[in-house]
Amino acid sequence: MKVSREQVAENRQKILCAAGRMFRARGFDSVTVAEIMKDAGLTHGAFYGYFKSKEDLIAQTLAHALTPAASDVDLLRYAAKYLSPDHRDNLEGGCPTAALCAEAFRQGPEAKAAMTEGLKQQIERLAQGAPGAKAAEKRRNAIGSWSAMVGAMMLSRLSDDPKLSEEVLAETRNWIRAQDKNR
Amino acid sequence: MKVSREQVAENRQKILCAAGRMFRARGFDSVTVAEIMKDAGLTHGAFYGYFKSKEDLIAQTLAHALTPAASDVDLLRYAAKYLSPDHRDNLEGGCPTAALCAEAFRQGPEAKAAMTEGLKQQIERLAQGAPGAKAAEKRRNAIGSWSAMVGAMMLSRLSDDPKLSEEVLAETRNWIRAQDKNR
DNA sequence: TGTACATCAGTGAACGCGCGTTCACTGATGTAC
DNA sequence: TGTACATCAGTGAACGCGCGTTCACTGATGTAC
Repeated sequence: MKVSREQVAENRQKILCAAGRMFRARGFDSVTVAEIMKDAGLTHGAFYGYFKSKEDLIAQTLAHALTPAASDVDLLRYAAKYLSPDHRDNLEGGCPTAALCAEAFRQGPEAKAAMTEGLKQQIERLAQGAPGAKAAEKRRNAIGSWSAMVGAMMLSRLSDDPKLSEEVLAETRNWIRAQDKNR
Repeated sequence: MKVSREQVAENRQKILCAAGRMFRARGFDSVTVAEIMKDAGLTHGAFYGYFKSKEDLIAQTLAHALTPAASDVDLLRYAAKYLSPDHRDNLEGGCPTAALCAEAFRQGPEAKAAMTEGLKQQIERLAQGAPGAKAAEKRRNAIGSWSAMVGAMMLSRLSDDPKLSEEVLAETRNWIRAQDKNR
């Protein structure tokens, strides 16, 4: 049965949000179109009214999930929150880059384009609140810190040893802070 | 037809190497058991004489690929080589952690255990050649630098903009070097 | 050392399941009068 | 404003393909005498 235009827009958001959560938690391949649609409150047949293919959904989900929320953040405060055990354990609500980048760079060109755009925005955003006298220095700090944050999050997640996992988070936090102090 | 014991041992290595290369290049899910066996010069039926399942192969391939080659490396020299465009473009021969960690942490417990063991060894190895007066400082530098290296490699790979990709590599290299100088 | 036989690595056809995708149909929406 | 009809979002059965896994069979290996 046909539904109202507002309902259609709402359903689209629901699908993108469900896909965002499930992809982050379980990766692109192991989540099925039918599961996503069920989570969004629809049946799988309706999917192709919204998206051209699963690949299309992946690209659009990435673009949707990577649109930044708040702006002007302090880099060190951001890093402290990012590199927390809470964030590590919150796969489905956490950073899409850390959850999906290894799979994303093997996806189609649209998905890569969305990731690239997200990366650009994130670097610019972090550079605003980064330490450093000149703009180039701020940008370098943003890039280095962001690499360390994403890397540390992934390493801490793959460790089955909780102590090592915490150590990676804590020492990377300290390391980024030390970098800052020395300037 | 039966083959000799040496042939069996050799075939096993061939399968593990082929799997290592193909998994790094294309991820776990999109590589099929049949493809790996073909690359190793066998047919898919022989697979289950060597491994219990595809999941088993994944865990053993990770353990195989993560056994470190050389020891006592200088951290800065290592970082310079690691963060090069050559390494970025050499997915199938490059670092297994950067290529597979996002997928690995969603795999079974054996795969995670192999990754954790590899991470421990890598941190200890890098700590030996890391700057710092005390052991704790060396270890912190190893962890922070390794996080930054892995993160930067993944970010540079997902960028479809070559300039941004090079910038991430170069600036993370500079950032790690700056961290060193300030001690 | 040579022969006879048991073992077992490898082959390739076949199975079964799950997933992406399609499609004929339904019935609520929204437009035209 | 009310009614009649065209539109089209959603449903659920069905399709087809690919992949992991199994299995009966083959024939070289390696052991026992």
